[in-house]
Amino acid sequence: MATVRISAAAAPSSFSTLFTHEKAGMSNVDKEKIKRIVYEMSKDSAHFKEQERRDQRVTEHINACRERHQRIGADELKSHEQRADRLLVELDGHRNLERTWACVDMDAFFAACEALEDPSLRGDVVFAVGGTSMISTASYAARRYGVRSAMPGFIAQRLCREAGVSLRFVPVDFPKYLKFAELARTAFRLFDPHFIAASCDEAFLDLTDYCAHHAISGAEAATRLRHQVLEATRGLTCSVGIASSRMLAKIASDVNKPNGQYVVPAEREAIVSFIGPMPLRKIPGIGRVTERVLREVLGAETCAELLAKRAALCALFTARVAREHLSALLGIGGEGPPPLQREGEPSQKGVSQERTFEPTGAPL
DNA sequence: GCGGATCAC
DNA sequence: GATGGTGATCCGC
Repeated sequence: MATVRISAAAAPSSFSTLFTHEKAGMSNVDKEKIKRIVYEMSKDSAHFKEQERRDQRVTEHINACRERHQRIGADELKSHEQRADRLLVELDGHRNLERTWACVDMDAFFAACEALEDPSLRGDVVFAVGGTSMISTASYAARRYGVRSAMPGFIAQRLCREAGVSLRFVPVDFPKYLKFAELARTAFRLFDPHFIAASCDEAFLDLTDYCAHHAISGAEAATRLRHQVLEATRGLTCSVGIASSRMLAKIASDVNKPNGQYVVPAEREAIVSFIGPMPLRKIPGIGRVTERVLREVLGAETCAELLAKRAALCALFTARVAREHLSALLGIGGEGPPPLQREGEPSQKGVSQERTFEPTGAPL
């Protein structure tokens, strides 16, 4: 058999795209087995080879960054550090802890909608919304076997069969999801009539006025909100993050997913210790590529680690990007009114288009 | 401006 | 047998 040409350096990054991330609740043996099956079924495909080419280009970019990084002199680094520190002081000085934001994220949205309308899908049924070529959303039961959003269905099918279970496919039915999204939104309006619909299954609510008016905490509001969503949709659960900024609320909404909530107290210390240990990928604007750059050039995996490398960060990125990242590392971003149109107001461009997939990351 | 890359969903 | 679709933004040219 012909050997597959994968350099030692390229393999791990390719693997990172192969749905092998975040599998809480699975043993290492399971994870390894899933990784192996996905790899074996993928490695000869055109898609995989294209992915490899992309990874290779990123690797070259990283090597260029590394060279630049190594050429930075001590005095140059020092001046970048001073610039970073001035910026950090300025950003921290403008920290705004006044608003209470919620990020609401529906749990396994498409799958949950299907289960709600089809009793035979309820309980611990291993199924996926989508088909044998592509999966949109996996039921939580299916996720236990490694099935993920944006995974080819035939691979998902194999993963389940290897575990001795069969995977049921349910076709995508967008009108159905829009109907439930609208029901959930009737609940959102009770808390913030101007809520921001980020997508079909995700929204930001400014709970400040609601909390003040009812004299309740953000945590209590989140509990009520989850209850109202459950009621309005007659059965859909969501996860809620509460914080003083939309960025933090979004990250927090993932902490106790599914059907949970998490509050980041509106205090500087609490925010900094919340964000510090977060993997950089959690920061909006840091995607697959930037994550690799930061890890492979600066050796930073978490927010706190990148903060320690702030000088190099400023040296390698444009001022605008560096500022954005530094801001995020302090837990700052999305405190004020959003730049986008809010629900209920006339919008010049239609609100965000439909999406085919849910985010892929939700752990069990 | 335009095209390519990146990101989000 | 088979591996998404679209818009937005930024950057370098």
